[in-house]
Parts: sequence; C-alpha cells; structure tokens
Amino acid sequence: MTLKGVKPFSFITMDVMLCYNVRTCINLKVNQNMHNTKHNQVKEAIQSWILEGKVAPRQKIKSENEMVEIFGVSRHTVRQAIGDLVHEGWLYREQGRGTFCSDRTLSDQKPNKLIGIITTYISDYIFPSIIRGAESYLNSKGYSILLASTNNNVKEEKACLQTILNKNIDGLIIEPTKSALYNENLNYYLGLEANNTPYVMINAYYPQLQSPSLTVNDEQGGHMAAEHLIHLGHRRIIGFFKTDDLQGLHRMQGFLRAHREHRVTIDPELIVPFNTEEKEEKPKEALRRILRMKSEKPTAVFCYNDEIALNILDVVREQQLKVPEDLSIVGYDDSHFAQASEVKLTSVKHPKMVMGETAAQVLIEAIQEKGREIEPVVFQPELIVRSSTRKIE
Amino acid sequence: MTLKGVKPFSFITMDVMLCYNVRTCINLKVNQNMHNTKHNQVKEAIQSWILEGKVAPRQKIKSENEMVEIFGVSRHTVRQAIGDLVHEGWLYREQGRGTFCSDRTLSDQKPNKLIGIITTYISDYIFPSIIRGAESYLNSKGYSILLASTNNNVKEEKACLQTILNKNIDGLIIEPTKSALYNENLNYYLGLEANNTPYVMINAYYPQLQSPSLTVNDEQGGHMAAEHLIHLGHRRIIGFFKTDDLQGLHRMQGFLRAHREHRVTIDPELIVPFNTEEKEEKPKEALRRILRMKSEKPTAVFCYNDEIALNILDVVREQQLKVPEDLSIVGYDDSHFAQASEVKLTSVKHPKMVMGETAAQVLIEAIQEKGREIEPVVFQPELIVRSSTRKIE
DNA sequence: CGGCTTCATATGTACGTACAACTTTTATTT
DNA sequence: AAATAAAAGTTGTACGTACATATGAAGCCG
Repeated sequence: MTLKGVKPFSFITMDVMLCYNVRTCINLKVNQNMHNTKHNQVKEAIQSWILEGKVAPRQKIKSENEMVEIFGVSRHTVRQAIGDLVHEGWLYREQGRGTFCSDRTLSDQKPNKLIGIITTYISDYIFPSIIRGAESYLNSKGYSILLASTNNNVKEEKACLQTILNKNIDGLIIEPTKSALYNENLNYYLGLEANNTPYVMINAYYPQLQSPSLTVNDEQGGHMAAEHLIHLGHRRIIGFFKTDDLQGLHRMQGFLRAHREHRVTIDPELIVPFNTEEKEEKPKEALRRILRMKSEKPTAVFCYNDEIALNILDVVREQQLKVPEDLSIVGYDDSHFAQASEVKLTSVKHPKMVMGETAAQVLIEAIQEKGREIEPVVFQPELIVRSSTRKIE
Repeated sequence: MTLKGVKPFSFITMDVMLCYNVRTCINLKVNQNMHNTKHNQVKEAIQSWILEGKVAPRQKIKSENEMVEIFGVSRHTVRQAIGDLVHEGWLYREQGRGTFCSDRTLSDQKPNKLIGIITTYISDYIFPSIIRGAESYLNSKGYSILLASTNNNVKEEKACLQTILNKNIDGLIIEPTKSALYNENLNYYLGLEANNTPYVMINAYYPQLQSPSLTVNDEQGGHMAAEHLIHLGHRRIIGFFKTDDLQGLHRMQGFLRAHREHRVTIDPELIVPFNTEEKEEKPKEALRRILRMKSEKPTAVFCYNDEIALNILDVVREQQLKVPEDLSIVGYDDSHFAQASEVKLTSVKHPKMVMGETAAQVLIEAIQEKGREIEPVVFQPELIVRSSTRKIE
C-alpha cells in the first residue's frame, strides 16, 4: 500500500523504521512535525508543487478527487492535508470552484479581522448611517471595527492615523479631512500602500493620490437641484456652498453648469461660500443681507445640505416669508431633517447605508484576494421632490 | 435530532428552514458567516465555556466522546470544532491526556489600549453624541475604540459580545439590549468580571446583575415633564411610552407620580405604550383615535422622545390643530430635532456627550487602578422650555 | 515497595458513505 | 441568438467505522 504519486517515501515499509528515527529525533527537537503520516506526505507533495513553481499564485490546483486518484488515499486524508495548508496560508478554497494557490508574496501576517474606520464627524447627521452600513456588513463577516473621528481637522486626522495604524488593521475605510485642501498626511496613505494594507476613501479623495474611493456624483447632484429649480421657472437662485471639501465644490460646479446650459445668468452676489467653522451663522446672515438688497429678489435657494436648509428656514420664518410660495428651497442628503419640519424639503438623495456597506464589501474583497485593485465606485444621486419647491412665472 | 447541550437552535428542524433563510439573507448581505453548521454550534458552545469562565486556563475540557454524548453529534464534528479552536489558539490538545484550555493571558499581556463600545443603534439620533463623547476622551488618552451595535436585538448582542471579547479589550462600555426584559447574555458579563475586565453600562442596567452603570434619572425626567404641564393647567395629558426598555418605564413612573402628587386623575385611555418595532405608526394612530373620541379632548402630550414628538406633530398638522394653542407638546432628549421644526419643542434635556465622556473616564480609572469599584452615576435631567407648551385655563 | 503488565480512556490517523451548496459547463428550449 | 434548464464537477458538512498511539491508573508479582 503505497502513496502512488510521491517519490521519496513509501508508507508501511518506512513506517516502522521511521518510528525509531523520529523518536531519537525528538530529543534533538528536530523534525518533530515530520511524522510520516499519509496526510503529511500529501501535504508535502502539494507544498512542493508550490515551491517548485508548478502552480502559480491564484492558479487552481488539482481537485480533491483527482488527488484521491493520484495519491491513492481517501478524500478525508486529502482534505486534512489541504486544510493544514489553508491554515498555514499556502492555499485557499472556494466552494464550487476549487482550491487555489495563494499569493504569499507579502502576506505573512496573521489576520486580525480588524477594520479601521476614520470619519470626520461621528455625531453629524449622515455619517452614522454610513458607519452603520459598514458595521452591519463587517460584523456579519466576523470583522471588528476600530473607530475614530477627526472633526475635519488635519492634526486630529494625523493622531487617528497613528493610533489606528499601530493596531495592525487589515484594512481602512476613511473619509478624508478637508479634501479640497492639501493634506499633510499623505505619507500615511503611501505607507499603507507600501504595507499592502487595502483602504478605501469615502465621500472624497485626494487628487494627488490615486487612491480608491467611493463617492457620490456631487456635480450631478448640484446640477439636478439647479436644473429642477430652473425648470420650475426660477431665474435668481441663491446657492450656499461649503468650500473646504470637494463635495461642496462639486455641487457648486454642477449648480453653475446647469445655469450655463440653460443660459441663466448668475449673479455672483447669490453664490455664498462658507467653511466648516462658519456653517452656523454665515449662511443665515448672507440670506438676511440678500433679502435686504434693493435688487430683484431671489425666488429660490439651494443649500449645501439639509442642516443648512433648516437654518435657512428659520430665517425665512423670521422674515415672514412662506415656503414654497415666496421662496423655494432645495436641500441635500435627504436626511431625517428633510421631513422633520412642517415644510417637507425637496432634497437630493444619495445612498448612505449602502455606501458604508459597499465600502466594507470592496475592502473585504481586496483583503481576501490580495493584490486585487479596488475599483472606484460613483453613486448617482436622486432628486426627491417634496413640498418646498414650486413652479413660478 | 437536536444538539442537546445548546439552548437556542435545534438542528434538522431548523436546517431546512435556515437554508432558505440564509439564501435570502445573502442578498441582504447579512450574517453570511454565521452558518449554523453543527460544528460551528459546537465551537461556539465550547468558546462560551471559556468566555464565561467555566473552564480555567490549563484546565482539561470535556473529552471528545463526552461531547459526542452532550451535543449528540459525531466525533468527526466535535473534532472539527475543536480543531478550529486549536488553530485559533483557544485550546491545545495532548494525545492520550485530553484537550485543554490555553492560557491566553500570558501571551498577550501587553496593554492593548483598546476599549469596546456596544450600543443599540449607531445611527439613531442621540447615540452618536454619546459615542462621540467617549471617543474624544478615549482618543485623548491614546485608546482606540472597537465599535459594534446590536440593533436592540439580543441575538445580535450575543454576536457582538463574542467578536469583541475575542479582541482582548481593556474595558467595555455597553448600552444593554431591551433592558426591561430578561437577557440571556448575562453569562458574558459574569465572564468579564471573572476575567477582571472592567465594564460600564450606560442608559440602562440589568437589575439581576449588580453592574456599574451610568444612567439618567428618567423617573425624574418624566416627573418634570408632567409637572410642567400640570402647572400650566393641563389636566388631560396623553403619554406615549416605549415599554421595552427601562428608560421608558421610568419615564412613565415619573409621569404617573406627578399626576398622583397633584391629585390629577389619569385616564387610562391616554396612556399609550409601544415597543421598538411599533414606534413609527402606533403613536400616530393612537393620537388620531384619541382625537376622534367623544370624551373631553386632551390638551397636552408627553412623548417618549423628540422623534416621536415629530411624528405626533405631523398628525397635529394633518388634523389642522395648532401647537401650542390647541395642544401642548413635551419631548425628551433635547436632540437636534427639538429645534428642527417650526415649533421649537419643549424637551427634557440630559447630558449626551458628557455621559459618553464620563463613561470613558470612569472606565479608564478602573483600568489604571485595578480592582477599583466603579460607582454608579445618575445624571439629573433638565427641562428646556421652548414654544411648544403654554398655559391654559 | 518497585517494576511490570493490563486496561480504560484520550487523542491521532485513515478509511468509507451520503448529501448539501456552489460554480461552471453543456444541452435545451424559446 | 438569447434565455433557461439540466448536468457535471468541486468544495463543505456530517454521519459512520476501525485501528494506532499516548497517557494514567489499577492490579499483579517478584
């Protein structure tokens, strides 16, 4: 009874001899693992295929049943051998497809089943949805989540990156800080790549870095919102845009493009940029100022997001105006806020939970299949028309 | 044919059902890893012995044949489960002697600077504040955060506890699931204590377990809200209470006590209990029903939280009533929502970020000063009076 | 008592069968 | 030609058996 396909050893014949051999070896603490069990011989045979280059990484090896024939052993024994090699990282199995040689080029780190997530704000109104989407997917895959937030502050981002990268994570989902500006933490991302740790950026990306990202087509979102208002007959539309992240700039681009395409001239007075620190007061004051102006009154407002829209609504009430009769308003994000007020906001909707989930998904794929490129995903927004906008003459 | 020693699931009976269940779940990308294979159930059972402290390090666990009897599965299956756990470092085997629990304390003694946080909902409107409070404090102390959410579901809580406890955390902040009901995961908390890992509960606690907790005095909050309305002259006050967590029950208690103290009789028709699953529709329908009734109309409403209050506001508008002229409304939590609408809600405010921060603080103290008892903290709520309540005759 | 065997019990190896779950290929139908 | 169904191939789970090997305790005996 011999293991057919293997050269060096035969079974029973060597068995007795080797028993003594092994026993003496044990004292020397050498080759203790080299029991000449059948599954170990099969294991070594497979291993030699890999080492000798007979199978390349990602290439399918012989099926279990073929090996049963080749080695003349039971399937159980073959599975035992393969199982060991899978645990040791030589192979991976895919049900229904086969067993494959893994790419052990730079791996060799025990999987921690740990994913880092860095967001700008934890308590802001839409990020929890994104986190939740990622959380539910990752949890279902047995991964844990390491969470940190940067408060849209580059220094804090640096601190987050440092603490999280110390934890030997398998992957990272990050919403970059102030993406419109130059970021001094680029080195950390380059380090991630050098370390072969996959990462995805959500909501934004650094143009300098060609990093995989999931984004919403904000240019189109801004375009949709503006076009909606223009189609309703509005010609003087105020636009509030946050300009320290790319999302705001893109929304503004789309907003302007819609105006150009429909040959609506833009009054620069009506374009109000602001940054994170000014979000509470600047848009409100700008609106009051614009309403005081002698020139032709604006008839519509596009807001960077629903939160700003609600602030704007406060000013509208204070000025005794009515929505949508006197002023149409379009928000962005389609958050809880959009339906909280007496005026149900027309808003640009985009996937939130799904984005988190997708981020998690592509990340896990990149982890499981080392070396696989993460392809950028762009989500298309959708305009949800409610009662805050109306047609005018 | 059932896996005897394990409570929750039975095999073949569930097997076929779950096949389909799993298949549908896959589309939802949920729980894909939680195959309910027999060897996985056995594995989890053994793992829980360890986590719950039923077997100490270096102690022998039940033999394979005993487990065959206990679980009613084949030896092959038991070996598969044990094999996995050996690979993952939970157990080690010695031929002829038995299988033993490995001593994982010695191996990774180094402080991990890792704190687990388990909440019910991540995306719900006030929890992000709590998480953020904890996050900012912990980050400043150089700790990282491991996050998971239970969706207020006991089964998911179990899964969270298992994955997080695998990660060798230094401490745990947990918001318990459905605290008004009996919880089957108590063993895990006892295991934490046995393992000398400090933990704090927030928002709720299990009376059975004498666990350290941070809570809001919800009884007083309910009392304040009701007393405020009674002082304003209201005598028929509707109360919406969530009754599957302790917070809701406490708010109800305080609400009732205020009525008793001021000798205001309570119409049972006006007390509306609901649970998590019914929160969207039941309160709204109840209000419509009450307003249709022939009896004397109620003049005020107390809502379990601001989210419910906003739903109620929708019904109020639909019925063409005015707030506060026709109906006074008091909310709870003083969330963003309280100021989102045209009616600025009177609401019961409690510390949110501060609670998260305090939880983190006491936990870190308990970690640094081993053996120190964590003293329970009760936060006092505060009534923020806005324009949704008014005096009546 | 010390040393030996024997026996019960534990894990380790190896064989076998059957069916489930998944993927890919082929054949069939529309 | 495209959509659909069936078949074949592959890994995954689970049952069973048998015997090998290692340990520890009980019993035997010089």
